[in-house]
Amino acid sequence: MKKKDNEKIVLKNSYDDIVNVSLDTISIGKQALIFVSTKRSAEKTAEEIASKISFEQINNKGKLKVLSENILHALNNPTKQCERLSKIVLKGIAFHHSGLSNKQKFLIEEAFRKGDIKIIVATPTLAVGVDLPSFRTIIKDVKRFSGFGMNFIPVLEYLQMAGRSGRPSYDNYGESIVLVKNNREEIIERYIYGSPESITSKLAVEPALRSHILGLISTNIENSYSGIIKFFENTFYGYQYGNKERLKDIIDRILKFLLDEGFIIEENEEENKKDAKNSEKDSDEYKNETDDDFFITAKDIYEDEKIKVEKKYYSTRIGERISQLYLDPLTASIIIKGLKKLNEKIKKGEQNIISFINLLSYSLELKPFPNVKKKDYELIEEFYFKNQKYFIYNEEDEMFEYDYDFFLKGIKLTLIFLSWIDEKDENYLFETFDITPGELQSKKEIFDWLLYSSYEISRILNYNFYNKFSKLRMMLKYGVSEELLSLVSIKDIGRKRARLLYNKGIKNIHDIKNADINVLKKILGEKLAVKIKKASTEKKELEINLDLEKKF
DNA sequence: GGACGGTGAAACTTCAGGTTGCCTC
DNA sequence: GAAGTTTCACCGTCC
Repeated sequence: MKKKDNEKIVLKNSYDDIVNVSLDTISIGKQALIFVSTKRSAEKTAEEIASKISFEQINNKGKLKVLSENILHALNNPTKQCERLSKIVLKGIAFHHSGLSNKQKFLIEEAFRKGDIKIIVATPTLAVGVDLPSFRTIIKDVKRFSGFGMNFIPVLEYLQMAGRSGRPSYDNYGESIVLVKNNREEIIERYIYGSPESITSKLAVEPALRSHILGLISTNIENSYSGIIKFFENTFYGYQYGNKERLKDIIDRILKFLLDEGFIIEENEEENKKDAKNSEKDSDEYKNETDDDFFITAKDIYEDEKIKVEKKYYSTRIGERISQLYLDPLTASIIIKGLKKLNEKIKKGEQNIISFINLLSYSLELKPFPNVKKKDYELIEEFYFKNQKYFIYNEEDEMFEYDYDFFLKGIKLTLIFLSWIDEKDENYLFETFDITPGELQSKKEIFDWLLYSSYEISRILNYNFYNKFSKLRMMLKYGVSEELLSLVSIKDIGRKRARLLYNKGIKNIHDIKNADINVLKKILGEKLAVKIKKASTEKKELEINLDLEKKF
């Protein structure tokens, strides 16, 4: 490429420049990554580029057709998003963002690596760490919405994106192109000549510090107060914080929180317990002590006083488990309070499956929460008012005092999970709640972890309903209601086949065992029927005690 | 005259991402 | 703040 040509591309000021640069990149036999600021824009831009490429000009049609098919059928039922992506992939163009399923993301990255896909239009998903044969990075937006209007993206992020191109394993050099409408000089100054922002320690975020302090204590790496302080003083966080007193204040606050919640205990308490046990023995020993010995003991007491100032901490059983589960202690504390509420509801007979889901729907681990859009209001509020008594959290809760939107977001999540285990079609979920396959997948994974954590916490706290959480996990995993759990435990039976069988009166493993093979063949087809019959006889009993008889 | 379709301006809506965290058959 | 989508008024065409 001659320098002149490059400048011509960079200086053009119309939206079509994206298309122009992309086509130019393809024509010189190279590949490009285009970064935009929103998912919607990624899809639209990719389609725009693809529309200017004729399928006839493409020489690897065969490979792209296969790829396109794979992308279309990456999910059980292709969504509109799948259709859009599979269509443009035929032209060697793709979009890439968090809304795609993992499989689709993987397929696209692989195809780009092999050179079949020429252009990927991405949100910052691809900005960090990937090693792809991209010759050009084209940045369409240097500003991004951040709650308070549009802000410039950090220089660090610009550098990360630019750094995706000209990877040593593929090229000798790469090009980074920023498309600007105005403020050209300002952008050059900021990103080309500007220096990157300084790096800040991630430990400075309190959830992280909370987890790490509990972790240090529960693994007995540091138990003494001074040891904990010293540990953090020696981290990059401590170095950056500088102000030791302030660091101490924060650690004090967190220790107090962990103590108040019963996740750790102070040594004094521990010692007192030991003292109580040993008191009898000790008093016997005292009888034989000489005056001298007594004097030494007094000195010891003085030493003890010193140790008391140097407090020591130990984790409780629940604290240790929380740390092992990698739960933010604050989340754990919220879960514990929620469990208490749930227990009261159960006593009053005001619980159902909604209560169990709602209990966890506000966990910060689920961030970012799905947006509640205008059209959602009616559906969400109706659902809430209809089932109000089953909710663990209601609108008067102080948690929502200044944030009604947060309240609605949690209900929306509750409703999404409920619909999923109510066997609603995936496409129904995507369209009704405006979520993407990728988002649903990641929310399900996190929720599964939270359910397991709740199972563990409620078991330790002796709540007799703890098994319900593992049951709910299975329901969430397969997207089925309670009645299908026995059936889906057999390999090759998912939510759809289970429902087919159930509706024909075959309701569990035993029914399959006893069923006439011809009946099964009619429902599932010949091969599958044989396979499943065999699996049902080999399967002992449902291993996990799911309380299948007891309903929520 | 009314139905229909095309066009463009105005109004409205919405906005990135993910490291690992647990257990088990 | 701005891109993308939806809505709506307006106009021309056709039957």
